[in-house]
Amino acid sequence: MVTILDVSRKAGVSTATVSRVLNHPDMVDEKTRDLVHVASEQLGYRPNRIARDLARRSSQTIGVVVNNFASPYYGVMLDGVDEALVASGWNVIAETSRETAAGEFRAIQSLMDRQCDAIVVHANSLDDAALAELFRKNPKLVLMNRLLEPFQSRCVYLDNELGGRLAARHLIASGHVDIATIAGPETFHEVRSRLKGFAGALGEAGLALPDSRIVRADFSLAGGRRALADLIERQSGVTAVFAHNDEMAVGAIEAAYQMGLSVPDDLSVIGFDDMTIASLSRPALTTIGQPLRAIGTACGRLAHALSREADTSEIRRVFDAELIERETVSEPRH
Amino acid sequence: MVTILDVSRKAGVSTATVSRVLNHPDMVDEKTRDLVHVASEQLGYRPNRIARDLARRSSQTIGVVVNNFASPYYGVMLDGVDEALVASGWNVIAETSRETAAGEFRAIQSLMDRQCDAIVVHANSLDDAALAELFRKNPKLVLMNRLLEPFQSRCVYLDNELGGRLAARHLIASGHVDIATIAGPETFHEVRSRLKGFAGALGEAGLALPDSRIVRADFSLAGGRRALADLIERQSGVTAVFAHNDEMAVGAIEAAYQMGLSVPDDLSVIGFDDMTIASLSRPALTTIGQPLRAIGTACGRLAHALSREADTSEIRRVFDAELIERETVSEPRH
DNA sequence: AGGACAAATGTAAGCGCTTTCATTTCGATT
DNA sequence: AATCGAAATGAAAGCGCTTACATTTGTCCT
Repeated sequence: MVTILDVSRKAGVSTATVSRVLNHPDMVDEKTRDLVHVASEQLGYRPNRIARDLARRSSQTIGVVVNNFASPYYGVMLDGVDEALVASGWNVIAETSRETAAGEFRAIQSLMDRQCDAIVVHANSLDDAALAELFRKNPKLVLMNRLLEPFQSRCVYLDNELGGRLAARHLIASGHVDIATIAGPETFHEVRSRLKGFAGALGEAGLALPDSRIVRADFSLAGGRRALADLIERQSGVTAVFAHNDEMAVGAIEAAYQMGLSVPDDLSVIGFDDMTIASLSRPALTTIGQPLRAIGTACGRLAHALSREADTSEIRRVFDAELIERETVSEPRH
Repeated sequence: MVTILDVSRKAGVSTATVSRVLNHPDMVDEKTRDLVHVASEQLGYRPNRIARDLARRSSQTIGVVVNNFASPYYGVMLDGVDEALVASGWNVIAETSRETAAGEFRAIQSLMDRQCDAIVVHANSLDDAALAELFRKNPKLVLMNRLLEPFQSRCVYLDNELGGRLAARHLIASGHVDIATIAGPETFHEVRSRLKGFAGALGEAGLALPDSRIVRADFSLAGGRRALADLIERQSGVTAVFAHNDEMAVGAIEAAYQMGLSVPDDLSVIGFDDMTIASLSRPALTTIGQPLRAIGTACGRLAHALSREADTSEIRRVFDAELIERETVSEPRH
């Protein structure tokens, strides 16, 4: 391995000078600068980043923890973070939590051990208390797509209540009255918010959302299928369903077909997330979109600012959900 | 920051001893071991990984370069690599190339600068010559899902020819004779292999694949749509189409519908990859599956072995494509 | 010519660890 | 009790950089 010492010898200068032409070129005379460039070129010198980071006590990298890499949900946000940082020459390194609280904790620790200058974490297994503890201890943590009240300034998230409200209003505007929802697990804060907004908007329209019209599933296709079957069996008369993600919505549509119901004629369905599946399934799914990439870049920018102790006031924290109309909602038959 | 020195002082031992209890616990007496554990516990000591890596001249991490994070195609492979390494305590750090040759080069360099012990790269912009150059210089490089002849032992890839053959045989077995293909860009080696296998199998059945029945598209949905429209316009009589990925296949199906053709009754379609979209689109797409996760884990294991100069002979390099029958292929009408 | 000041460079300490080598400690053996 | 070898520990060098500080060189005045 060719080191800075080799270059300095070949160029006939001190290592300090070599280091300077790399990091503060304006501090050194043009002639010696050329000398160094030539030498380092000839030797094929590449600075050892580990050594540099140790000496600088900063790594110029942002860590990111996500549940997994396979789901585009995280992938898009990751790409967003990356996009926000690539221009500044900073790097992002990502680690997966494998969807457990222990994993989330471990990943954060590992990223801290690596001396990341800031860390963006998507956590939905760790509870508020544990998360708050971590955020208190480490001021360079950013929470991705989740709100942790006491550390609001370090959270970037979707307005899930708005999302729920939009879904409800669209269904109401289309003339529906008998409305149900396939919600995600109660442990997810997003789920609680979406439900709140949804129920709220129904209430404003004089419509109730009794517990019997809230059915839980696990965000999977199969879960959506089961949920809809349950719902139709128990609650006849339902003409519209709001599912908390697109997969469950598609599952619900499949189940509806199997039960002889046609979508949207007999049953309107609205999803959440606007992942690729929403635009590709047939009929194309009406859904609530969330700007995942933008959320990612905001996290990246926030983390970057935090790590340099720069001003963060200009960075957007709350993003709006948006109704994406496609083909699965229509007026109810009667 | 609490360092190893702090711990050593608190425990009343030397830093060497603290280091030993962390890395070679059996070398130190049980009593002093406890002493150190208690001290490091009380101080909340966390070893600085950067410093450790510098001293060890090894980072115990594998770098991975992929086109982007957003596509599950790469995400699944990444997850595979991660899965292969997590058990051994090694980490993976990933970087994106942003789909350019320059980006691929830059990402590899960056990962090398970070002293990754081995690097797994998915490259489809860099050409064979450039890649060979890199592989010659760096013996710790592994090529993911691509074959580079002179460095076969460091490549893990799908048998794309087999994939093409399977597609052709399935179509032939279903009774088709007028067969066309929507291929990816010629620059992709996968594309060339798939085409080779496809044409070969047709040939064996006495069927030809004239250039007029090969249409190129860019792996996108829209590209698939356009390609099919072209094809039908120019080549009447085609009853079956093999698309080089699922997105183009779905695009083709959409275009077919728009032209009043029904799938599979008027036109059979077979895709490639078996991504989520294949199972979710309606009608569900018949396709050629590739074991992306397994390919990823094989890359991870190979990289790990390479970095330790361990035996790699047991690691699988070539993976078989597999026919996944769903609903878009049937016998031709006549 | 001499001095003051800025610009350019070098010296060396230090970042937080690991590891070699030397030293000490401790049973076991005579 | 003396001796020996193995086990446990410590001292210190070193990993490849950066940077504070000291030194040298060059420029411009008077």
